[in-house]
Amino acid sequence: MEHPGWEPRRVVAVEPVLPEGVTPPGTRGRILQEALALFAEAGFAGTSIRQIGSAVGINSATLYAHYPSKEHVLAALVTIGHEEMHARLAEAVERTRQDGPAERLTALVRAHVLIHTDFPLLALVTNGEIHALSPEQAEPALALRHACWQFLLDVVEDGVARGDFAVPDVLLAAGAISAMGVRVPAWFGPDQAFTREQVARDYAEFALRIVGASAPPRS
Amino acid sequence: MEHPGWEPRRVVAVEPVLPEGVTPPGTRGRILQEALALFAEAGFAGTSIRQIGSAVGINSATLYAHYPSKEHVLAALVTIGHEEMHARLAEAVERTRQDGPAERLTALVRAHVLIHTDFPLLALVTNGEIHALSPEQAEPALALRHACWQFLLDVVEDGVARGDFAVPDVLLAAGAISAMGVRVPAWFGPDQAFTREQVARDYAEFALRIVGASAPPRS
DNA sequence: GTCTATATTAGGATAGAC
DNA sequence: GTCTATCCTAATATAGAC
Repeated sequence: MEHPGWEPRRVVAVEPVLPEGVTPPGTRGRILQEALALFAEAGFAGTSIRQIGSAVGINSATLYAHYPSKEHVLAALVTIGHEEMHARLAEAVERTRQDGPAERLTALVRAHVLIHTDFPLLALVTNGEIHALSPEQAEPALALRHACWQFLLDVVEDGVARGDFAVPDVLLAAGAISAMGVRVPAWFGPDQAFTREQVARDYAEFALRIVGASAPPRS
Repeated sequence: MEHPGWEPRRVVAVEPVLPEGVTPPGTRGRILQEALALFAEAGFAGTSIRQIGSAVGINSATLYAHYPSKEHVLAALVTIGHEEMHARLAEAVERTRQDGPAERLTALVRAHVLIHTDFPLLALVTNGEIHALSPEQAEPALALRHACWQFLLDVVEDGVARGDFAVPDVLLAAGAISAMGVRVPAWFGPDQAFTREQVARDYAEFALRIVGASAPPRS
């Protein structure tokens, strides 16, 4: 019961893309990029400092001139991922502040899906390897994560309060909507038939259907 | 944009439950149970053979009297997980073979959700750590996985062909439905407000809404 | 089946030269 | 900033006694 185009690798995407503007210049940035690709494929614990160095083209010891430990490399990636996610969702919330629940939910789900299509490796590492961080290193990211979850919850709750949405349970509905986007990196990639726009449009439609705000024609 | 009750651990559940009847007796079974708990928490690469032995209460060397390698322990778990998943879904498919698409989809989603509520650790390891296996070790499980995916695809396609379902895209709809269940172990656990029945019922309803077969009352 | 002891390799991280 | 060399620990796995 897996996803379209699933294959026996952890990720489909290949290019370790990071958001523009936030990647540090020079070797520091290249370390992040190569670590991202390796962490996404084999996990944090399954990746050695020597592998990262060799992928970057430097000696493993040189890495410590840029980051004090392997964990700090992961922490940098997790921070970037959560900040980009929060920034995009906050923008969607802000842009549709005056609109109704259905428009706001659409914008939020679209943003959520698109960050997973645009940065699949980063999303995977951000969500899946944060547990490898110490509580202190993870805490700021967890705060952003909670804020993102609250964005979604607020919209669904408001839609229900206004009578625009009808769900058996708000938390379960929001969890289902979130799950759709979170799983996107497991199957979305260059060798597959869908465009990012298509996925964003259809998943936004599914979200509306989940909350009972879109009734497609019945036969 | 995470799930209800999410916390900074990889899993919420504690008890490393395995399906009845398939767990080998004695030390072999205890090794599987403890390895399951450890793999779920820290991943395959993040768990050492010494940790497993110490959790079981045996010396790490003794483990090799039962399994030839750490990878074989994981392979046993991945096999159990996929076989249980396939068995439950096949039972749901078989039981509703004479029914319409909506009933069949309901039964399938219910079974999919319930296996994730009943064996959250096993589902997590089965889905998330299979990539750590060699292709030969992973192949039988991948075949079962594909069969499970086909169960879902068949129902959705049949529903569309009969005009009972209306979706913008069959693969994206099936992927969304599958994603809901796959994420359940990330938040479902003993310290949370929902029963397994509640989640199964509501997620089956969401699946029907996704395929356009359930239109809730609008205000 | 289980232990102690150990071989062997790999891993994270540091020291110090250039 | 980058290298070579190295320390130290922990990892998988095996040998052989009981």
